[in-house]
Amino acid sequence: MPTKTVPYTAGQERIARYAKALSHPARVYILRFLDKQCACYVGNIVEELPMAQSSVSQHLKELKNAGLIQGTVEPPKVKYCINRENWREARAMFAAFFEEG
Amino acid sequence: MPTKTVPYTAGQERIARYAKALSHPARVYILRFLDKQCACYVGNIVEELPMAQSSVSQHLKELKNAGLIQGTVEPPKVKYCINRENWREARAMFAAFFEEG
DNA sequence: ATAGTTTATCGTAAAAATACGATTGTCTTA
DNA sequence: TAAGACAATCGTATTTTTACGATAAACTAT
Repeated sequence: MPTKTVPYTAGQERIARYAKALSHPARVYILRFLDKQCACYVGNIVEELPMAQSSVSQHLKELKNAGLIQGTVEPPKVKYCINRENWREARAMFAAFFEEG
Repeated sequence: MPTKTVPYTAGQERIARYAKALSHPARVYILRFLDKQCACYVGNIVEELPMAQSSVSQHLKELKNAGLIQGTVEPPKVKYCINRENWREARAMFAAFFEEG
């Protein structure tokens, strides 16, 4: 009698969520860029990427929703940086996922 | 004069690819399951997951395409296991990604 | 007030992901 | 040869993702 009711663990849902945030090259690029620069304005990111400003904005939104970045308004600009707390958590989760045998 | 022609690095494309494989809880579950069991048949996985056999097969295909698992036919079954070489590469890439400042 | 700068959001179109049932192909066993 | 077991594939429907241009919102500077 198969279970078939198994939902996933909270940890599995969480790592899938972080993985989804990293599942597009543009978002990997943005995270890497922010990690290097420590922080920067949206315009700097738009300059780097081969896509429209609105598309970049959408990617930033997803990264923010995943908890990996955070933005602060500095009129008339917005500065983004890595959310270090969740960054550490993501690192730990991926490390644990690949380590455990 | 913004570049705008920047494609992503091979490493960025690669990590995005691995992340995409991990971006669904069912696939995280499958990988974790295979990592624990060392190897098992498709039927064992289907038993565990709350979805149709055809859907599980689809997820297995994606994991295989991403290079994270491999299957061997043992009539009338198919046994899957982690592709350790790429598993190690993925671990290294995620570790490097989150480590570098 | 007006004009300019910066970024988010809206509306939309096209593509990809997800899930299902049904079918097919392969191999065993009766 | 026929029947059964297993897993992949097909066809399809629904949802989500991705991208764009246009517009709106927030603030500065003139």
